[in-house]
Amino acid sequence: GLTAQHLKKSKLMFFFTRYPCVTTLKSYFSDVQFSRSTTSQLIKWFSNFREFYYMQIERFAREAVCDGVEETTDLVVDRDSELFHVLNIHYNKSNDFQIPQRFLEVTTTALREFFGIVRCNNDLETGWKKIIYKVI
DNA sequence: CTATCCCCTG
DNA sequence: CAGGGGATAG
Repeated sequence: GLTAQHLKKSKLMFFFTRYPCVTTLKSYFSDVQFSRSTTSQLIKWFSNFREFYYMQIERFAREAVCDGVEETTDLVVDRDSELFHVLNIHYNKSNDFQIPQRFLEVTTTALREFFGIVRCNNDLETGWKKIIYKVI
């Protein structure tokens, strides 16, 4: 079965891939004997990771709109960002890992994507989030 | 019918 | 996070 160590490892893996395929998971967790159960559990973990991830990004995007941010390019997620802090606590609690720069770039892209749609009030159409998920 | 994803709950 | 429903792709 999967242990707490595997969960921790999964969270760090999330910094590199938001949508890992089964093949990637199996190669990354070579010490795990995969079964239908463990596989779906890992898939579920990443699904939950994404939900928290996008939920936080959406929250900050809405705050930016309320704060009257004009230029989309003014939105940048760096290591000093509040958004980064929230995500780091969630996926890297012990803070013993250096989050890859690529993750910051991806998150910045996602934040701008959410911002653009929310600002134009296009967030009423059903499935508007899926458009963003495809970008990332 | 199986695998995945999203969405909502607890 | 885990469960479960609804939707979708192969």
